[in-house]
Amino acid sequence: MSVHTRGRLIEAAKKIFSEKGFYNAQISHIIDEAGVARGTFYLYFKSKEEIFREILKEVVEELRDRIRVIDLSRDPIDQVRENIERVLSLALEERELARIVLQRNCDPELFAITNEFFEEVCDLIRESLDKGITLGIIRPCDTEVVARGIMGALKEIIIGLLDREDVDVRKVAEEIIRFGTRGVWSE
Amino acid sequence: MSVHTRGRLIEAAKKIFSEKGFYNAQISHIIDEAGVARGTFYLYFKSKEEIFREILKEVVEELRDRIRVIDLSRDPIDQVRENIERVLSLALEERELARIVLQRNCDPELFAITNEFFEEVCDLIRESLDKGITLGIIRPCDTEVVARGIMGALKEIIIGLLDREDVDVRKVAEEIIRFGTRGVWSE
Amino acid sequence: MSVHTRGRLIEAAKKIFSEKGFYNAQISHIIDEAGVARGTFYLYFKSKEEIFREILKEVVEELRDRIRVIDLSRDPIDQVRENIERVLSLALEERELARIVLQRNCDPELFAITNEFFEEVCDLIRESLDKGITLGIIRPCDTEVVARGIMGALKEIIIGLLDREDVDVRKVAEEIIRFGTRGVWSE
Amino acid sequence: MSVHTRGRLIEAAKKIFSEKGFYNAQISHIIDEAGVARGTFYLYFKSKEEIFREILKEVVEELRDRIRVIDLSRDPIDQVRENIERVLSLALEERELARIVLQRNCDPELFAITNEFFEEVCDLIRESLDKGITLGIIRPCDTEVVARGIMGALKEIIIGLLDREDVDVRKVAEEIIRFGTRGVWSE
DNA sequence: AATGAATGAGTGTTCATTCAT
DNA sequence: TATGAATGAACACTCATTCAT
Repeated sequence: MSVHTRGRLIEAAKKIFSEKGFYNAQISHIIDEAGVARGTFYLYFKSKEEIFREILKEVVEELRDRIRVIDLSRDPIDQVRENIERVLSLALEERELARIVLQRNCDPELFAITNEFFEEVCDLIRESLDKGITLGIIRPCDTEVVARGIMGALKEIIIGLLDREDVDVRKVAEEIIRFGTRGVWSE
Repeated sequence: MSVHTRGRLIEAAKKIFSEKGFYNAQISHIIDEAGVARGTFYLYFKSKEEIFREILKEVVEELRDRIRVIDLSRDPIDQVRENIERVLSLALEERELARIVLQRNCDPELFAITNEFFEEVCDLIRESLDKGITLGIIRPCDTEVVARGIMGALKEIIIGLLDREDVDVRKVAEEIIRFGTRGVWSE
Repeated sequence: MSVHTRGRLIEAAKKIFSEKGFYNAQISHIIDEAGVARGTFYLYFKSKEEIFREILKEVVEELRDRIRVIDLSRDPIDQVRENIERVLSLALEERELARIVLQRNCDPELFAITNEFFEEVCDLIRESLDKGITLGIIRPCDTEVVARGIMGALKEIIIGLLDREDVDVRKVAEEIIRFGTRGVWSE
Repeated sequence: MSVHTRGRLIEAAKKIFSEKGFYNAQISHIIDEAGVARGTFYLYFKSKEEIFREILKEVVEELRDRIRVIDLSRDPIDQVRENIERVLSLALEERELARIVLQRNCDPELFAITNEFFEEVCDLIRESLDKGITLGIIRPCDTEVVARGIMGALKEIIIGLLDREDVDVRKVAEEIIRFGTRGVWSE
C-alpha cells in the first residue's frame, strides 16, 4: 500500500467533496483528480462512503486538537481567543475541509461524525458558560440556548470567511470575542 | 389541475425531504406518501428539483413576510424581538420546512434560493447594525462579521429547538436578544 | 405489472441461462432477448439471482407434479414407467429448463432448490426400494447406493437426450426400466 | 521455476475450486491459500482458466490410467470391478478433485475437457456392452442409453460418497456391479 | 523467482422521467 | 385528470491481469 497514492486520493476527494458535496461527487471525479485508475481507489477505500468518513474523522480529530479546555490559571478570555484563532487558522489553511465539515448533508449516518463533534463543542461551551456563571464572570442565562448560538455564530462566520483571500485571523477572533462577551449594544 | 392533489404532493414532499434530504428522497417515497400515481407527480411538477425549489420558495416567501424592517418610530429592540418571535413561531409550526431550509446541501444551484435569502437576511442585519452605529445605539464593530454571527446563532438555535416539544418562544427570543445585545459577559 | 412482459423475461432468461449458465448469463443478454429495457427487468425481478431462483422453483414444482408415489393397487412397474415417461416428456418439451436444472453450478445457495429436490427424489426412490424389498419384489441391496445410482442414471440419460431430435419416450422409458430392474446381464 | 510454489498453487486451487466452483473462486482466494503473492500466480499460470484446465487435465489423466480396457483372458466382471474400485479409490483419496470434476458448470469451453473424458468413458462402456452382447454375456439393449445410465449412476454414487467418512470401497463396488448387471429386480 | 501496487474493462443495479391508455 | 408500465442514462463496485521493482 503506497502512502503516496492514498494521500493523492484523500486530497483529490477533499477537493471534489468540497466542490460537489457527497452525492454529486463521483468516483470518476476523484480518480481523475488523483490521476489514478478506478481499481486503485478501491484498493485504499472500501467505498465512496468510507473515504468520506475518513476525511471527516481526520478533520474532527484535527479540530479537537485545536480546541483546548479553559483552565483557571490564566485569563480565560485569552484562552478562548487562542482556541478561536486556532480553529480559524485551520479553516483557512484547509478551506476545502472546512467546506465539507460545515455542509449539512442529510444522510444521518454519514454526518453522525461531525454532528457528534458539534454536539461535543456545544457541550464544552455550555459547561464553560456554566462554570463562568458560578464564578460570576458570565451573567446568568439559558446556557443551552446561548451555547448553540455561539457555535452557530462561529460556524457561519467561518463559512463567510472561506471565500475571502485577506483574512486577519487576529482581528476576526477579537471581533467574535467582543460580540460574544459584550454583544452589539453600545455602552 | 386539482389543487388537492398538488397539495398532497407538496405536503408529502416536505415530509420526505425533511426526513431524507434532497438526494436520498425518491419520487417513489413522495408519491407513496401522497397516495398518488407516478405519472401524476409529473403532471404537477417538472422534476424532483422543481418541487424542491417550489417548497423552498414558499418558505422563503413566508419567512420574508415575517421579517420586517426596523423603523425608528418605535423601540427597535421590540421590533427585533417581534421579528425573532415570528421566525421562531414559523420554524416550530412547520418543523419539516425548517429542517429542509436549514440543511445545507451541496449542489450549488439547488441552494441558491435559500442562500440568496440568507444573504438578504445577513445584509438586512448588517444594514440595521450600521444604522444603529450611526445612531449610537450599537457599538462600532465589523458589521460584516457580526451580522453573519447573528444569523448563524439564530440558525443554530432554531435547529436546536426543532427536536424539543415544549418551547417558550418568548423566553427564547428574549434570551437571543440579550445574548445579541449584551453578550455573555457579566456586568 | 404486465404478465406479458414478465413472461417474456422468464422465457428469455430460460434460454440465456441454459445457453450460458448462471455466471456467464448477463442481464444485457436477457433483456436483449426479451426486447425490453434494462429498468424493466428490475421492475419484475429484484436481481439476476431472483429470476434464476424463480425459474428453478417453477421447474421443480412441475417436476414434483409429474412424479407420483407408487401405490400398491396397480402394477408398480407401470407406475414407475409412467413417472419416467412424464419426466422425460417434460425434459424434452422444455429442453432449456432441463439443461438448467441438470447443470450443477457451484454457488451452494443458488442450487439448494434443485439439490433439495434431487434429494427428495432420491429419498422417494430409496423408500420405494425398501418397500419393494419388504414385499419381496426387489432384491435386498444397499438402497442408499442403489437409489443414487438410479437417479444418476436418469439424469445422465436425460442429458444425453437433450441434443437429439427424434426421441421415442416410450422406448427410452422401457429401456431405463429394463436396465433398472434386470441390469445388463444376459439371462 | 520452483516446483514447490507451483505445487502449492495447484493444491490451493484444487481446494478453492472444489469449495466455490470456477466462477466464485477468485485469484485472491487461491494466492491467500497458497501464501503466495499475486504476481507469482501469473508466473506459473497464464490465467485462472489455465490453472483450472491444468487441474482437470491431471485428474482426467489419472482417471484414464485407472480405467483399463477389458480383455477376454480373465473374468470380465472382475476387471470391471477392479476398474470401479480404482476409480472409487481415486475419488475418495482426492475428494476435492472429484468434486471439481463432477460439477457441471456451464461454460462450454471450460468443461470440454471433462466432457470429452466422460464421452470417452461412455463410448468405452458402450463398446464393452456391444462386445458383451455379441458374446452373449450381455442381454441385447439400446447400449447408447444404457451406457449413459451406467456412467450417470457411477457419477451420482460417487458424489454421494464424497461426504461420508467410512466408505468400504469393495462393498460399494460390489453393489454397483450387482445393480448394473442384475438390476434391482428380485430373482 | 517473487512481489504487490496499479490497472480498467465489465456488470449489476438504481431511479428520475416519459408516454400510451 | 390520473395511471403505472416502460425507459435508459448513470454509477458504484469487482476482479482478472500486468508490470516495475
